[in-house]
Amino acid sequence: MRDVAAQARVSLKTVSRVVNGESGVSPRLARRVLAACERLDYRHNHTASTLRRSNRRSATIGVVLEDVSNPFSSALHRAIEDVAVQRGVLVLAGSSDEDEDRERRLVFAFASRRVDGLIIQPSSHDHRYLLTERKAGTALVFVDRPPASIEADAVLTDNAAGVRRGVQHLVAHGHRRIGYLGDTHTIATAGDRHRGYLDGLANQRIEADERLIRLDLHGIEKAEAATRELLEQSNPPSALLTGQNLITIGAFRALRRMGLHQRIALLGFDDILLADLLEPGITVIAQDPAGIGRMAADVLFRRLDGDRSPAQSHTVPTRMITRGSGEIPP
Amino acid sequence: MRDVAAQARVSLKTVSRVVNGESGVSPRLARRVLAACERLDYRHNHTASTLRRSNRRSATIGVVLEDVSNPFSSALHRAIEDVAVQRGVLVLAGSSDEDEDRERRLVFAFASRRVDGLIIQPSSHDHRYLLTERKAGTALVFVDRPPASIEADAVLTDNAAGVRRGVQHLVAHGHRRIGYLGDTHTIATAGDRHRGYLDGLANQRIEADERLIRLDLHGIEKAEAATRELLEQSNPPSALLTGQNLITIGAFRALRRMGLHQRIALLGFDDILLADLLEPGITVIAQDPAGIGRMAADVLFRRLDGDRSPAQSHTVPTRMITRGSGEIPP
DNA sequence: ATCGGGCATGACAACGTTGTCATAAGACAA
DNA sequence: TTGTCTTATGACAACGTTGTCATGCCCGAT
Repeated sequence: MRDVAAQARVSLKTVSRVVNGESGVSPRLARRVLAACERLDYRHNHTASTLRRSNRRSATIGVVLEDVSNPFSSALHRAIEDVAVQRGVLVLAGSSDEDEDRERRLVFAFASRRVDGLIIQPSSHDHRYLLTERKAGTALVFVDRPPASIEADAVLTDNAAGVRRGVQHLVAHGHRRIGYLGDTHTIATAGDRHRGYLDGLANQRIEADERLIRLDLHGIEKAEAATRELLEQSNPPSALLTGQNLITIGAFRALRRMGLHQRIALLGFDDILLADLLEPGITVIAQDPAGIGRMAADVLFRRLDGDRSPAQSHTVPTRMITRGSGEIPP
Repeated sequence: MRDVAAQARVSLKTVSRVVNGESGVSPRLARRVLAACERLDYRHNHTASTLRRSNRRSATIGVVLEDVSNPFSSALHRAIEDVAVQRGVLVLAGSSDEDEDRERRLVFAFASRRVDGLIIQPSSHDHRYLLTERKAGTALVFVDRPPASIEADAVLTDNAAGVRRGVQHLVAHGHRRIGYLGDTHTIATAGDRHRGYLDGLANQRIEADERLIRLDLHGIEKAEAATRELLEQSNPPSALLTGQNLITIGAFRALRRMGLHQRIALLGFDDILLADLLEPGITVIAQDPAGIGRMAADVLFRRLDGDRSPAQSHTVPTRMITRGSGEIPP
């Protein structure tokens, strides 16, 4: 910048005015400055500018996801990016891998880069460590799972309602013995979905049967094995409700291997790519990751724009997509 | 930092020494400083530090992907992140959407944040605009597609070899009439794969038949329609080779709708999630996005560590995964 | 001719750090 | 005691910007 000022024979401040498009510079000088920028390949240093500017904004936000490469998280990421670019804001992204410690390390690394805001898909179970950051002015929004031990904005899928709706759907197709396969119970969403299943049964005046429920199934293999067990017992379920992506895949694989995929109804929570190409197509209760991400970013930027209203939890509805597997009669 | 210094009754410089773990501070003072940091919730400002430090490193890199939410790109992203975290480096990620202009805007935004390096999955066809950044010391690595009009490190899939191998596989299963469905020809990788197909046929002494080739198919729908056309003509192919993810899906969908999925062989380039659950499972030539990302990050950091050797293009091999569809006889 | 007001421009300090160098205090040898 | 060397600490400037305020100029009104 000093070189540009020298080359254009103006002061530093005038260069600053030109590169920031401030008014009050004569066109003649502005042209000279721009020409010098061009000749010297000048690049504005946004970080130095942030340091000095009064609003102190880095125009960068941090996003902590479970895994940037998993379809749900990366859809969130993309939706957040789309809102951010419109404001000229860049996105730092990181994967926590469901690990509290990684989550915290990422947050601290982001904070030391002075991000304006954080969007967190949380893995940890106590978010009080974030109070300091928020006191420092960092906006904070949780996605997919609620914050623990602190009040903060959150954007969540209505898990329980979605699963209740799924139960209702299966019952409407004649099922009374509906098995449930759920993820690790320490994951908040898994708990919500399990509760939705129980409530859904209660709504339909069906008594829950412990023998039809398997929890803490993390990953395809465990789900596949559990499905097999459920179906091999006496008086097996006529329908299965699976509480997560990979569990649905595991269950489908088990059904296929057992030759039961056209006989046992399957309804999965969370959509699966290519689910419509399978035989039968898999009926799912789809979440809306793009909708969640968009709303989370909207809330974040509203906070950055000065919204001081009390923290709020927003809910994004699910959508049932019927493709065949959920409509198999008992 | 000033407050911490005051509270601990030491100079700014001593605080700096303590928070950076420099030697030469008496344990007594160090304790006092740390206590003050704790009490005042001091957070080191990494950006201000970058401005002043002599190495001028931001410990941040920028990654320009086609779309952070597409499976291939996000697998790249994750692999890059894994290498970066080990060095305490954070990743700014953005989506270019196959748009030259967005790519450039992202690069400039990253550059103005003074990233140490850039990893680019390019959409544009002239990368001379990056010369300025590189002259400024930014490391530069291309992934998935080669740089255009400049010399730079690149990490690429061996597309042509992969497709040649695919042709050979189909021929080995008795096919002579092999159709090819390819993506937009302006995409460098699409061109390479098309060339691999032609070379593969030549290797097997099979004459290419224009009527079996459809190019510029972008997206599932176009691929589905083109597949239908190919198969409805007289003397149709007995096998299809598809040059991209979505094209494979489109082709499979067409085959299914026509009831030909158990009769026409299908071999896709690039793996598909759940391909093993379809009937038949889809045989693919799988790329290794994680391997590409890891290598790209390795190359980038080697450059940042001072490697001044000439720019080099690295090749990551493909892997054939046989699942049934590619082994259907004519 | 004088004055007041608006406009273009620049000088200077400051943002939160760290590199450089100076200095004070203590250790040790002569 | 003096002198030299080592170690801990601090003063100060600088990194690349921008906010604040001062200055000088020109214009029109008196």
